[in-house]
Amino acid sequence: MDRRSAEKDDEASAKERPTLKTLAFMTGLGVTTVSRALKDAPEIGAETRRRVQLVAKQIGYRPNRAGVRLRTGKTNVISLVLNTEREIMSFVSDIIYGVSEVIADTPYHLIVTPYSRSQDPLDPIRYLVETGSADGVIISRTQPNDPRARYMLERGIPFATHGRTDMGLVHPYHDFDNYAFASEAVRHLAGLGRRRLALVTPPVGLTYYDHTVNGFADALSEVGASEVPFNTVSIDHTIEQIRTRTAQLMRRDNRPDGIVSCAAAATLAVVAGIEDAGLKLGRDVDVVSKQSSELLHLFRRELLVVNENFRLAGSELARAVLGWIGGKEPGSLQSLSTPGEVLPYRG
Amino acid sequence: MDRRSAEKDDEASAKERPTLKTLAFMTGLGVTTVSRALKDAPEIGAETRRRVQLVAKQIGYRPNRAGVRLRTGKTNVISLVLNTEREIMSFVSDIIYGVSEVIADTPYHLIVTPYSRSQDPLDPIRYLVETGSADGVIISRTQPNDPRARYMLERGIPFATHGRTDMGLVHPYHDFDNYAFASEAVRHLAGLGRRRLALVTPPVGLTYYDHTVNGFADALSEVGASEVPFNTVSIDHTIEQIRTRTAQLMRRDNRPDGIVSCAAAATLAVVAGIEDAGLKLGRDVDVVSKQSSELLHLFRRELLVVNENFRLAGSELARAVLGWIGGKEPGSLQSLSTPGEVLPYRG
DNA sequence: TCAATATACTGAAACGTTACAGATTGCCAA
DNA sequence: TTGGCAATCTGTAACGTTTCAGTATATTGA
Repeated sequence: MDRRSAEKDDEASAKERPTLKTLAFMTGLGVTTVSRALKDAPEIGAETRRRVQLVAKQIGYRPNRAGVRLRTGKTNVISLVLNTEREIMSFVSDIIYGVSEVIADTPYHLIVTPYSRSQDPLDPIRYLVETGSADGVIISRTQPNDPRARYMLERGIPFATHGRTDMGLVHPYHDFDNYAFASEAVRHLAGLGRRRLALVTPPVGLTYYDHTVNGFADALSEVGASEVPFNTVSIDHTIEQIRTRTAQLMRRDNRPDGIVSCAAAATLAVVAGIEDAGLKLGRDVDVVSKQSSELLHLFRRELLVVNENFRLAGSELARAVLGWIGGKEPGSLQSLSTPGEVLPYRG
Repeated sequence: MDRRSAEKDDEASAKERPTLKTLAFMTGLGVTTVSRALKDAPEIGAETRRRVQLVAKQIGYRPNRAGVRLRTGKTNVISLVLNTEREIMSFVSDIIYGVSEVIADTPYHLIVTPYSRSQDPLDPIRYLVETGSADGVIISRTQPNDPRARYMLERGIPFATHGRTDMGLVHPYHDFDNYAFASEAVRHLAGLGRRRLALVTPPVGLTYYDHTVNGFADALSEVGASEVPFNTVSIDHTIEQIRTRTAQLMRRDNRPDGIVSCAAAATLAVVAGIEDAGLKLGRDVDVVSKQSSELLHLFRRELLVVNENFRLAGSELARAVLGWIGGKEPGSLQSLSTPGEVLPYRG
């Protein structure tokens, strides 16, 4: 009846992982037919298609990734590129979970590609592209003129950036509106009667540094407050550095009476510095801080916070890369997250 | 002279990624020879070996992972399996960096395999093993009788657990000595004159819950202090739950005058609860807490802390898995990290 | 009736690698 | 001289998949 004979690899098929060959043997079809039936190719009969898919489901067939990858070049991998020293801690875990959520019901795997302070940030990108290790890449710590984005754009590899660029090139991104955050923070402090404000900036060189500084400056002149320069620190500095320099700042004559901080960990240090200088939060100075986990209010109830959702960022970034891989227009895969209002302590 | 002719794929070799075939063509050798020369096989002449390796380095040859994987089954992948809801935040980022450090100069990639609360923790493991997606696996949230460890042991796939098991089976692990932590914490509190102690436990069911509880209990009887039961919370509970229940606890007549907490985030909530009840840290009650980043002292200077290094854990776990993959004895790949002393606030 | 065409299927080749089973050479002992 | 053997090297097949170029059968148009 069946002209095909049991082949040596399929005899012991009880234990081995099923392949297209196994399916072909079981259905009495050719591997080509099976392959096409599984991906709903048009030239396969409706009944055959159903039959193959049924058998495949029954025996738990899963395509061999190495086979697909070797043949097609498709890796089914998304790479998240992270700086091992400077990334915000909660950012790492939240963004990973955000990405995971989105790729959970796709064939994609998430690989984490780290690079260290000493390396050129372009190194890991070059590696990924040259070795064809991923179908899509997510990068953070985005710069206005970002060589990584330019490089990937040139090679045509889909990617998404956490944060925007400013190169006149269009690519997917997700960003938090830090201009809005900084300006709202200033307005809120002004509403509390604060007039001399300082800013604990994002890392110099990153795009959102510019956004933040601009939002801060614009709102300052809008409300008629003045800036107390505090350029000696950014949220990339160590806790100790931020703490001691904040204390120095707060001991000066023209110390600020309001501070805007761009990261929760930095805010802890800022508050410690304020108190080192013998001042009291909420009385001598108010602080507005971004946070990604809802912990700052436990720290000092006087703190004013704005929440940034990194998990959402992860999801959006994953959606963006997958969209690009899927053929959507890069320009349609950009999203901006609007900060909620400045939240005082509740209950 | 050379009997091999330029083949169609190698003519435009300027742009394409070099393969063994490219190297074979350039050196005038067969692909087999090239393959073996690159991996220092004994039957290759010393000069040939050097020549091949030189050319390979020059043109930046990198073995195609899909090719290797398809042929040998070796994935060069380590998978880190994480619970997307319950993992400690800093744990995720630190352990990833720890693992990264170790695998940086190996051919291994790190893939993150998440699973959610609703899933059977065995699901992701089954997936990894059935699809042969990784050469080694790292799991956390280890239980005394852990089905995942048993499963992988049965299938013979190398893995390492963060935390020990208690099944009479031997496998690589890295663990923090939570017995020592809890007992040291109790002794320290007793040294401060605290007599009625409560414990904010690890998640029930995990091995280190047992270790912690035992260390706590043993030290209690050693120093002659008593336990104030606080079984309504663990560090897996939400911040809000811990906070309100701590407040309830602290309003009772026989409230504790010392608390041991196993995670920094929980400690924030505990302190908030203490203060909700109108009590003062350091006066009415002392708290010893584990922490993985050095931030708790900024929170309240009265807090007593013990540091746990998750980055180290990541490195150790990676070393353990790689060791097992490399043929070392699983029993020789176990490590225990001893807690440092309880640290009071320093300037 | 015959050719043209659509439908449903198929084998062979290729992706890059490694393992197997030789093949060629030179050297030495007999 | 010859047989044996070590030292080097080589071609082929296979891993599991998709694509290319078909083949066989039924259906249609004239």
